[in-house]
Amino acid sequence: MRILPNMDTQRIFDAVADATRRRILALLATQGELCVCELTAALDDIQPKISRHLGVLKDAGVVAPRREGTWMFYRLDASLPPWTAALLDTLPTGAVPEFATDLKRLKTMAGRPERCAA
Amino acid sequence: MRILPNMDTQRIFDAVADATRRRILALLATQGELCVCELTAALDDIQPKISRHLGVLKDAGVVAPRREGTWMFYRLDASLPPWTAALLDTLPTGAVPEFATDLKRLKTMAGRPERCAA
DNA sequence: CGGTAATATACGCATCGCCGCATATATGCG
DNA sequence: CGCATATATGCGGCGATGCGTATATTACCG
Repeated sequence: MRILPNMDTQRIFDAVADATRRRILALLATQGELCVCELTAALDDIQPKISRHLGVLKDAGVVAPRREGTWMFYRLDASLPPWTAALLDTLPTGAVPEFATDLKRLKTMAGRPERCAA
Repeated sequence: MRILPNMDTQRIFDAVADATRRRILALLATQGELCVCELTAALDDIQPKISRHLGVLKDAGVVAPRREGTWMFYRLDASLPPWTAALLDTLPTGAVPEFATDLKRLKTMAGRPERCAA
């Protein structure tokens, strides 16, 4: 059987249904690319949890990984349906109450890895 | 304990996490006000299912009911947070694949109730 | 090759949400 | 009051999902 366009839709809404994933997406939408340890610090949560949520987002096609040494950088997937742009834009601007705090923790994080390639 | 603004956020995302509810919201966002039997016909589904989803939306503060005789009309709640507007706009325009079909079934529905008050 | 830092996954558990079916409630009418 | 239409709800079952802890993988470095 074929993959219905429905699937994509459902997966994207499942992705944003979780509060932790919304916080991650709000950061990725504004910061462009972040690694697991940065997100762990920003959300002030444990690493396995962040990693598992990133796995969900990756499987849903919402984010894309990029390896750089030991670090795994994640960014929003470039091939998301057009209508998702509006959704993602709303996250930092009202739909994610913790955004300001998360961003602050990210900025003040110690030992943040430097990117090589973009 | 107080009700965090978080709660509203989560409830709204829970509301749109379900495909059936997205179809309902897409219709309400474009048609303004519909009763249970109209939505049942439009989505081509069984009444208890539609009714329960409307109950969820009502409890979440996403829709508001209005009684008119035997009919219960539902509309989008007027006091939704501002950022939800963008979300609701995206539903008919891409995020709800069944929208065109649902709307067609609504338009061709027989014995559609006439509204008295708006 | 040993060690370390970063990330991913396995496991068990608990909870939650949706569904279908049956039934209850409510309103209007004669 | 009794019936018909419209809507809401109770219930059991079931699959999905999130969590914490512990452990496995992967890459770099000396």
